[in-house]
Amino acid sequence: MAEVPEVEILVRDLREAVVGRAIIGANVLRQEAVRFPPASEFPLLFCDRSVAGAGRRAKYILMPLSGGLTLAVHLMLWGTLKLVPSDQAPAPETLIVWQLDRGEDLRLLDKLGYARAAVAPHEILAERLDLNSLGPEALDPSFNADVLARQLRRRRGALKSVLLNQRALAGLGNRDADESLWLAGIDPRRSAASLSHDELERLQTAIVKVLTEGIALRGTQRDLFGRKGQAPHGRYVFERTDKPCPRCATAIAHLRIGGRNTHFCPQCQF
DNA sequence: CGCTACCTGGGT
DNA sequence: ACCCAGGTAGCG
Repeated sequence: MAEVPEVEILVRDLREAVVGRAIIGANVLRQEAVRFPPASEFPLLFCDRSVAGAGRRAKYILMPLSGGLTLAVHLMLWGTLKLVPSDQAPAPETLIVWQLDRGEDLRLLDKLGYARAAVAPHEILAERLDLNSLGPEALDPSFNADVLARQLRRRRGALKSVLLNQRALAGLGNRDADESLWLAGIDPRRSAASLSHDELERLQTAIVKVLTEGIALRGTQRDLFGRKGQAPHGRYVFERTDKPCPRCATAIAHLRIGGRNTHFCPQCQF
């Protein structure tokens, strides 16, 4: 559920509605949702803090707080953030609640329970989450075919798997990888190091287009305020197995690459 | 690298 | 009654 467009929408909503506000307290409903510090110490770190900013690195949501700490949230597969009135009873899948000023809560929810939060001084956070090992951001203005070439050239393995590796390139999830490869007309089973210059150009353009359009449509999920995004769940190939390819009408194929569902057109991706 | 575990709701 | 999931860490 949560790929980069969905995460980015939440970050933008946080900037609009949460940044600058005071945190009155935090309540951990599910201890395992706190990566660090120990869940018992977690709420104390939010005393007398306010939210100073909101950003994203790969699929991590990063919220600097006043006083030098940074809160990191990872939504994993099905996590989400919601801004709701504090008097609203928490849904059963609520993991963590941050009580804000003006009678509102920021809540981390996840029916699967995989989503995680962590808070620490920024340097320690970066170290423990290994943020400095992440690859270049696909949505950074400096991302281009040369950057992509450098990241793919030295890695072994299937192109699809390398594109999902956030240390190679930060920004693609399973859906967006499949859609990007279809747009570029490249077979996901190809070796990552084998792309020609022209293919690298096409793939880089496709990645930026897929992510940018996903964001323009506000993702596939509900935003911070509960409004549904307009991006289609399956656009070109994702979860469209046996349906016609939008380009050549051949039946979309499905297989597993690196343990992940992969959808592609066997006719026009090579 | 390839595999498993994590864990619950929704789809088949 | 089964599966299975758009992510990641951790294992061999």
